Amino acid sequence: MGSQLDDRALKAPLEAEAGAIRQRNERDILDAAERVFSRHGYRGASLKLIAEEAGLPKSNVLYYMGSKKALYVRLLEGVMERWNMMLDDISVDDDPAEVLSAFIRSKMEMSRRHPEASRLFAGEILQGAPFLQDYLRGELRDWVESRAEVFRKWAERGLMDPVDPISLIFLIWSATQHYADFQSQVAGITGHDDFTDEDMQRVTDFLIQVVLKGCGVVSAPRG
Amino acid sequence: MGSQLDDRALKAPLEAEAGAIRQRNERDILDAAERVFSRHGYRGASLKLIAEEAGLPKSNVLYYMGSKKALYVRLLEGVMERWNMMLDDISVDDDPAEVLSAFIRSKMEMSRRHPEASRLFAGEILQGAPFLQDYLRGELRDWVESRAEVFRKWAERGLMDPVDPISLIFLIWSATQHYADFQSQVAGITGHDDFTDEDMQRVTDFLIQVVLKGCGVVSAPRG
DNA sequence: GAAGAAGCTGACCGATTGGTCAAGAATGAA
DNA sequence: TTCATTCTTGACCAATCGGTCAGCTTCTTC
Repeated sequence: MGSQLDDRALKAPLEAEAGAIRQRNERDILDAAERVFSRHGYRGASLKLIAEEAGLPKSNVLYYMGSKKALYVRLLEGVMERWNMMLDDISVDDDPAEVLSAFIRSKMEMSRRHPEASRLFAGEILQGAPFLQDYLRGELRDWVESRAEVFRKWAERGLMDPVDPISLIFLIWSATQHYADFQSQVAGITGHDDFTDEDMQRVTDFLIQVVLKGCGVVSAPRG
Repeated sequence: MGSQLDDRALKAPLEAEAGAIRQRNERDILDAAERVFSRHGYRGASLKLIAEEAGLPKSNVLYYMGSKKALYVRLLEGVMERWNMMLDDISVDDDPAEVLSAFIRSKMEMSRRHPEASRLFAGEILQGAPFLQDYLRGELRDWVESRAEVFRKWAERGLMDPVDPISLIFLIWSATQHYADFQSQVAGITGHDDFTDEDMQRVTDFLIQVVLKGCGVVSAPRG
């Protein structure tokens, strides 16, 4: 298994904008594939199952996606695109409490609304990130480092404790994604098979409170 | 795929204590299987690979373990046994700061020393816990609930903030297991391919500080 | 409506999967 | 030494895997 995300060799026939039929079928396939891959992992997922889930013959899936690997990579690319849209334009002059609260809220909403995408990503990382290694060591690393720099400056200005910013980011990632990736564990232990929006809101408030207070963030957010 | 952990139908020929040969070979197979299953997931792992990793022919693996499923279940059982030995005898009269610190330290050490076991468990949960559902809704749920009761009483006595205890347990679980389950992500972003003991100690101290302060735990631990 | 492009799919392929089995080799208690 | 138990393993099996392909139908465009 290669370790690159840009395997242009295997590709669907068309590149850019395509006909309505193609657009609809590709959407159906990608939706089905996200569910199946997130539930069974890369090797555990079979094209037959994806095809059945999408309501199409297996050959049709391969017609549009080229190969299993290409389908998986395309899914990952889609997930990563929408991964870190938030927190993209923060600056030293922003309010730490507001920014951190919004970050936690945004990640929790992600876990709530796109648990399959989160689990797809988690499965890829769990297996050693065979396809995402370059992304982790490049793009994502830079993203984290630049945010960490802002956190450090906030600490210098006395707006929060001088905690290690990268550990803080990992803490927020893990605590929020937990509710998507370990959904079955959370459901089993709480007994709430249907983790409601109110449940999620309670957890969000808890995390915001503990993280802000735990890092000594001073001012309170507006809301 | 069934959802029970007690499938006594498939079983290795012998039950209890066994000869030296059997003991050594089973150990080799279980060690190899833990590595392979944690790296590739249940369906992604093949008996051929496990056998090669153990240095035995495939037939021999099946002779000792009966089937792939039985081998996997036996591994999971072993992991769960050693899962929550800690925090087992806490009482309302213990010092919250000490107990929570020890809990975090213990879980971080688990991530450090048995990352494959952690990833094996994570993979099982990620895929909906097909084999562990009963365990989650039974044993583990009771364990969590009884610990939560102690946390609540600490809050009543004013020793910590009245935070939701179950959310707190999830927070500690996720934050600590992150360094085993998402090891490849942590390595990619920090650049430390070899996350040293000192790195781990720094993170442990960070988590203890943030969690204790964030939950308003009053007294400080001895150490 | 002609013609080329795009969409569709059943039949088929070699490789790999988990699992069986029979026959022989090593072991250990009497 | 005997002999039953345990251990070992290559050959083999049906099922499933991802992927190819030829030939068909349906669309689009002029």
